[in-house]
This record gives sequence, structure tokens and C-alpha cells, in this order.
Amino acid sequence: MSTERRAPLDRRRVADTALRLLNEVGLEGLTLRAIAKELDVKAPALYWHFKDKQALLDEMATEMYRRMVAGTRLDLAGTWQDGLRTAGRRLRTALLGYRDGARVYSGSRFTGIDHAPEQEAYLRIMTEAGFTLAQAAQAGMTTNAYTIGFVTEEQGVEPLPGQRREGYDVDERARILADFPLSAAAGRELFTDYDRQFEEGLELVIAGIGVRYL
Amino acid sequence: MSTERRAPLDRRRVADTALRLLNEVGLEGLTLRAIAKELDVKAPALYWHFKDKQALLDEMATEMYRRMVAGTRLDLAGTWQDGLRTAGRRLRTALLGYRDGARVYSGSRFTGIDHAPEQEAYLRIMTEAGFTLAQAAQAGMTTNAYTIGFVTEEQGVEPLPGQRREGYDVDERARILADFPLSAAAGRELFTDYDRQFEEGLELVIAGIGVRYL
DNA sequence: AACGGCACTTAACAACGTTAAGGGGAAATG
DNA sequence: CATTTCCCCTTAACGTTGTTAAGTGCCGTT
Repeated sequence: MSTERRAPLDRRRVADTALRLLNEVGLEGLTLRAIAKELDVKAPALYWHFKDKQALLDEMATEMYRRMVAGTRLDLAGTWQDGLRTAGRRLRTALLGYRDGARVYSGSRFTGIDHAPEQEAYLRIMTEAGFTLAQAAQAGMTTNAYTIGFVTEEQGVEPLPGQRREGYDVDERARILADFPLSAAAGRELFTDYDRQFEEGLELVIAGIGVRYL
Repeated sequence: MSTERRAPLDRRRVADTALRLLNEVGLEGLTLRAIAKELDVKAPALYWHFKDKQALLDEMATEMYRRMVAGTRLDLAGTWQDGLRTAGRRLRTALLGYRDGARVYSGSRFTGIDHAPEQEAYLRIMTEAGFTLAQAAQAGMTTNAYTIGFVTEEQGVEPLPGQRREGYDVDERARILADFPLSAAAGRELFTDYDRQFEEGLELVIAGIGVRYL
């Protein structure tokens, strides 16, 4: 007989489990009862650790960020372009790692200041490369906005990498838009090969930063 | 005695009312019962016009787009830069016109092909300016992603223009980040004057498109 | 006069986030 | 050693949500 008592929960373990569950059921299926069941606990127990569901989502977003940073550090010796490329790519990869990742991430706020060291490193790279602080901040903000906007759109079409939501058949789309030939043709660009598309947009942003600020 | 019968609803009128209500109660308060009450109807009546709530949200997003286009047409005679500026600005203005506008918009899909004429006009402007179709599509996609990402972030801090959500006191933030001087200073850039910030980021994107494609 | 379908109402359901109250075991206190 | 305190959780319940099933009245057509 196992009379072992389960170790008490903490915010981190709850967020871990919730993130794992997120990939199985999506944001709309991520209920407190489902998370609790996964933790072998009843739903109200979660309120001991979080004041409400949003606080749990905030912790999940923070954990997403922690894992992203732990996976890929900004290279302090590289060029500022590579710094921004890395920042953009790793954010996208992090968001794509979870179903509805962009929605969860952009709808939440970090708990604590775990993000500060990495932000500081980014700003140092940029200012040492010759940008003013305001320019560095603007460049980072723009890159981030682009990335989050891109992945939000991307995950609207492909909830998990490789899957495809209904209503996004490219050929059917082209048929419907027969009277708008440019739009029909552009659809073939816009709903395929998100990797290449993201990289290309990222290069546009980086090029703009270089040409406007340096 | 008024025995006049209320005119039957249609999708458009429901979406109109829902958009008006959205500004009063926000996305989380936008319940089917509240919308129905506003229309002097019971909640299940809405299911005659929409198969579920998401379909209503889709119609709302489509209506947002229709109003945006009706308010500001792309100038076919202007430069491609002005075309992109107009596209970015009017999208941001449209999203800011509703509480949680960016979340509603990016979480929904257009019903029908109402967006096609305007997209066709955009693609014509760009291709006539010397871009390939793929480049034009990429440029539009990048501008849109940036704009939606930006406003998503913006409305996370300021639900309605002028308001401010708690936990975003700039001075308090600076104190907490005392050990990270660049980040603390950058915060003053990042959480104020969204208008200027958006314009600046938009110029970065446009500059990148010009320098990389022309 | 009977019919059919449109546009709605009434009633109900399961599931949701959340709160209130209480319980049990470990740790601290006397 | 006894008692109190505090942590962490359970049980029970509340009001609200999206949604479905079934029924109702009015309108235009046959």
C-alpha cells in the first residue's frame, strides 16, 4: 500500500503540467479541473498557489520564456544582426512549441523579473553596436511585435506544426478568388512555407533597422 | 400601444451590436446573453443566425475590416511607401477602435471574400511599383504581422486609449529593475507614447522592404 | 382553411471559474 | 508531551457560460 504523500505542489510544477496539457487539449480545453486532475488534485487546490486562472497563465508564459532563454542564449560576441535573428527565431520556436502558444504568451504578463538579465544583454549588444538606447529598444520591440504577430497568424492556420485547420485549402481559396487574380496567386505564397516566410520578414525588419539607424 | 414587431435580426445587425457592446464590457464580458439582451432577444435566438459564438466573432472581425476599408481607401496613385503606411495605420486605428480589438481580430477569420478587392488593390500598387508578387505578398504580410503584434501588446497595457492597466507603473518598474540599468531606462521608452513607437516601427519595416527588394 | 417555414422563446444541460468552510498532518510552541 | 498554528488540500456549492431540444406564434403560400 502506498501511503506515500505526494509532494506539495508549487507554482512551477503547476505551470509545467499546464504547459504539457496545453499541447494535448489547446487553450480552450485547458480548464482548471483538467489541470488539477493531471496533478492528482482537485481544482480549488490551485487557488492556494494562484489567485486566479490568469495568474497561472502568467506563470506559464514566464516559464515559456525561461525555457526559451535556457535553450538559446544571445551571443554577446556576435553581430547585432545575429542577435536580432536569434531573438526572433528563438521566440518563434518557443511559441510554436505549444498549441496556442502565441495567444497564451501575448495574453499574459511575466511574473517577477526573470526576463531582465536577457533583456539587459540584448540592450548591451545593441548599444555597443552603435545604437542609442531608444533605438535598441525600438528595434527589439519591433522585432518582437513582428514575431508575435506572425506566429499568432501562423497558429491560427496550423494549431500544431504540420497540422492544418479546416477552411484553409489553398486550391479552394484560389477558385473562390478567381475574380481577383493577384490575390488568388498571392494566397499560394501566404499559406505555405511559414518557415521561409518568417525568415524573410525577419530579414526585412533587420534590414530596416540597419538602414534607418546606422 | 405599440404592437409593432421588431424587425428580424440579421448577421450584420448582431455583429454591429456586439461590436458596440465590446467597447463597454470587453471580450470577457461579451456573453451571448448580454448581446441578446442588447438586441431585445433571448440568447438562443442568436443560434438562428450563427452556428456558434466563434461564427459571430468571425462576423465581427469581418465587420471591423469592412469599416476600416470604408473609412480609408488605399490610394492607387500614391507611392508604395504611402500605401504601406496607410495600410498599417488604418489597421492599427481600426483595432484600437474596440476594446480587445486585436485579440478579437486575430482570433477570427473573415467570412466571405469582402477583403479581396482591397487586397487586390494593394497588390496592384506594389507590383506596379516594381515588386514581384511574392515580394508584395511578403511585404504586406510582414506589415500586418507587425501591426497586429504591436496592437496586441499595446492593448494589453492600455485596454482603451488613454486608460492604463494596473501593474504598469513606469517608475515602480524602474525601481524593481535597479540592477539592470539599460532595461530600466528602456522601460521609459517602451511603455509610453505608443503612437510614436508604432510609427517608428512601421518606418523600420517599410525601410527594410525598400532596401531589400528595390 | 390548412400548411410550411421562419424567427423566435422556454427550459434545461453540462461545464466553467471561483468562493466558503472545513479537515488533517506536520511543524512550531508551551 | 500536549497544544496550538499553519500549510495544503477537499468537499460542497454558487452563479454564469455556451449550447441543444422542443415548442410557439406569425407570415405568406397553396
